Amino acid sequence: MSTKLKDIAEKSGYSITTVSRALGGYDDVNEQTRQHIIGVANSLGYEPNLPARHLRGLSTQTIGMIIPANDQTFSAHDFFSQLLTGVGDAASRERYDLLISTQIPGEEEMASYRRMVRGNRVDGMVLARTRHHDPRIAYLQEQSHPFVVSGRSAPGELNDYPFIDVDSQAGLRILTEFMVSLGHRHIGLILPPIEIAYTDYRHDGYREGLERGGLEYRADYVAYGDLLRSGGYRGAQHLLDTQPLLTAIIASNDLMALGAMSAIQGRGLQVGRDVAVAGFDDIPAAEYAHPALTTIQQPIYEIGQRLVRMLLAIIRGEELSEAQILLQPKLVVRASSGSKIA
Amino acid sequence: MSTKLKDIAEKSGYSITTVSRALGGYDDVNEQTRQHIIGVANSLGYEPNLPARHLRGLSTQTIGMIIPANDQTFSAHDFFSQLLTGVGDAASRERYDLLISTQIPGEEEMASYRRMVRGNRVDGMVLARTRHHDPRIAYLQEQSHPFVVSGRSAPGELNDYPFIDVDSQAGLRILTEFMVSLGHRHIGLILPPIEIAYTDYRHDGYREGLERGGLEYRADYVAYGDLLRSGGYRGAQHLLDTQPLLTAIIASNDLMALGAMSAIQGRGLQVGRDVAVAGFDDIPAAEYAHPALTTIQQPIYEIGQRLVRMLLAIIRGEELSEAQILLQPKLVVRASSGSKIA
DNA sequence: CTTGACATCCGAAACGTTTCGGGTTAAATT
DNA sequence: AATTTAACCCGAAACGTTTCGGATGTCAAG
Repeated sequence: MSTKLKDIAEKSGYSITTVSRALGGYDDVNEQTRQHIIGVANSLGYEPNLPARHLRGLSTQTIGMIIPANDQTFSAHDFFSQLLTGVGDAASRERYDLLISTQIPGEEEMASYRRMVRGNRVDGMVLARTRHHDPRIAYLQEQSHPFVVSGRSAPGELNDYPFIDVDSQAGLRILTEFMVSLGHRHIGLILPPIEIAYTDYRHDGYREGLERGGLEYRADYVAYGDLLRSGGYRGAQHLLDTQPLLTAIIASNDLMALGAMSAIQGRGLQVGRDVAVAGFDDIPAAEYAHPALTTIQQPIYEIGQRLVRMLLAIIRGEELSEAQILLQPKLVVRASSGSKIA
Repeated sequence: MSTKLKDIAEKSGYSITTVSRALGGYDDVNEQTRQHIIGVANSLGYEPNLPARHLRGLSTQTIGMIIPANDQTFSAHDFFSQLLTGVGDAASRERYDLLISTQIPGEEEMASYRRMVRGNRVDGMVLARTRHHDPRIAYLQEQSHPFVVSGRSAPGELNDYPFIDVDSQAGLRILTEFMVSLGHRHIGLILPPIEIAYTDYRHDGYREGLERGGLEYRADYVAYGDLLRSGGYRGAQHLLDTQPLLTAIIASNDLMALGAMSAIQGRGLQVGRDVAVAGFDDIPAAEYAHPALTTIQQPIYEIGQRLVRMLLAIIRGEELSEAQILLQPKLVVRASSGSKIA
C-alpha cells in the first residue's frame, strides 16, 4: 500500500531504526547516510503514518473544538463562525490542524469530548460558551488535558482554568445606562437560557445599569431566548405582548437582537423610533443590519487567536503570563438605538 | 494512564480478545459476559484509543478539508465559511468529524494533503476552488483516495471526478445581459486570478452576454482581483481610472463586488446610480450591504451538505446516482444594479 | 598492545487495538 | 459410547512507528 519505513530500509540497505533516526534528524547518523535515506524516502513518496506515531504517544499537532449545533444548523454569521476563524488562522500559523465536531449539547456531546481526549486525537481543546457547573470543564480538568475556554464560569463558581472572557456585566451595565441616558424608562431584556454561564453576568449588569439610572428592576421585563434569531423574535413578541410600556429592548447577543428587530418591524413599528434595540457581540451582520445595530463589541476573532496562543503555551508546558483574561467591552452606537426621546 | 482493554480484561477476568469482541458487538460472546464487560468498561471510563484502531486500517470517521488562507485571514463572511457550515452540519449528522487545515496554496499546501491522506487521518476529502491542472486532484486520483470537489475543472480539462458546480458561465451571461437590458453599454468585469478554474467560465459567460446584447468585447474593460474585498477595491479603482465610460461593473464574487462598491463610494459616486454593481455567490453580506448587492445566487450551504453526502457514499463504496452535478444559477436583483438608464 | 572514546548503526520492545485461527466444554446427535 | 455441533472463549500476530540499550568498528591516547 503506502510506503513505510520498512520499504525505505530495504531499498536503502539500512535498518528501520536508522531510517527513522535519519528522517527524524538525530545526530547519530552519518550525514551521507542521511542524505541517501532522504533521497530514497522522497523517491518513494514517503509520508509517515500518523496513527502509528500517535500510538506511541507523540503530539498530534491538532487542536480540538466542539461546536454546539443548537437545534438547527449553526448560522453562518454568528459568534462561532468568527471564533472558529480566529482559532483556525492562529492554529495554521503554528502548523496545527483543527479537529471539529458539531454536536448538540447533551449526552452525545460529552462522548465527543471523550473521543477527542481519551481517544488521543488532539493535543488540546478549545471550549466555548461555558455553562453552569460545566461538565466539559470538569472532565478536562480531571483528565488534566490541556484546554482553554472562551468565557469564564458563572458568578460564584470556581474559575481555576485558563480563559478569556469579556466583562459582560460591565457591557450590559453600559448598554442599560446608555438606554436610560436616551430617556428610556421601560427597558426590556432578553437573556440566554439560564444554564449559560454568562447569563447571570448580563442579568446583573442590567440590574446595575437600571439602579444607576434610578430605575426599578422588574422581573416581567425580562424574557429568555435560545441565542438564535428565532429566540430573539419570540422573546420580543412576548415582551411586546405583555409590556406595552416598553420603549427599548436589550438582547444578550446580536443574533437575538436581529430577531427582536424582525418582531418589532413585523408589528409595523419602527426600530430606533418606536422601540430602541441593542445587542451584544458586534458580529459582522450587526453593522449591515437595517437599521444598523447598536451593540457591545467583543473582539471575537482576536479572542480566538489568543486562545490558541494560550493553549499552545500550555501544551508546550510553558508558563502562562496571563491565564485568566477579562477584556473590557466597548459600546458601539448605531441607528437601532435611535436618538434621545422625551 | 488511560484505561485500555487490558485493564478491563484484568478486572473482568476475561481475555483482551473477548473484551474487544464484547465491546465490538460480536455475537460469539455470551450475553451475560458482554453485560458484565460493558459494566466494567463504563466503571473504568473506557474510551478506545483511536490511533491504535486506525493503525489497523479502520475508518477514522473523519472528513478532511483544506481551506486556502489567501494571504491574510479568511474572511468571516465569505464563501468558505458557508461551505464549511454546510459540510460540518452534514458531517455531524452522519457522526463524522471534520479535520481542517488552513493553508496558503503552494508547496506547503500539498504537504497538508499528503499528511491527511497518506498519514491516514481522514476517510475522504472535500476540495474547493479548483485550479488549472489542479495538483490536488491529480494527487488524490493517483492515491485513489475518496474525494469530492466543489467546482469542476477549467474548460477543456478532464472532469473525471465527482463534483458539484454552479454553471457560472450561464451566471455571468445572465448578469451581463441583465446589465445590457438596463441600458448599460460599457460594462467592466473583475475576474479572479487566472489559475482559478472557474475564471474562464465567467469570462466566457461575460463575452456571451455582451454578444447577445450586441456589444463588443473589450479586453481593457477586464481587470483581475484576488477574490477578496481588497482585490475588488483595486480592480474597480483601476477600471474607473482608465475607463471613464464605464457605467457598470460586474465582479466575479460578492466579496470583490463589495470592495468595488467601496472604491466607487470612495470617489464620491453613488452605487446603482452612477455605477451599477453586481457580484456572484449571494453570501449573507450581499443582502445586508448598502446598497444591497445584485448577484447570482449559489446555494453554497446546500452544496456543502450534498458534497458530504456524495463523499460518504463514495467512502462506503456505494454507486453514485449523480457524480457530476451542475446547478443552474439564479439572478437576485437588489439595489446595487440601479434601475434602467437612458 | 590495551584501553577508551567516538561515530555509526541496529535488534527488539513497546504503544492499544482487531482478528485469524484455533481451543475447550457441554449438549445434541448418531 | 462415540461423534458431531454449537456456544463461548482466547493466544498470538499484525498494523507502522519510536526509542532504549546495546553492538561494532576505528582511531587516538596511554
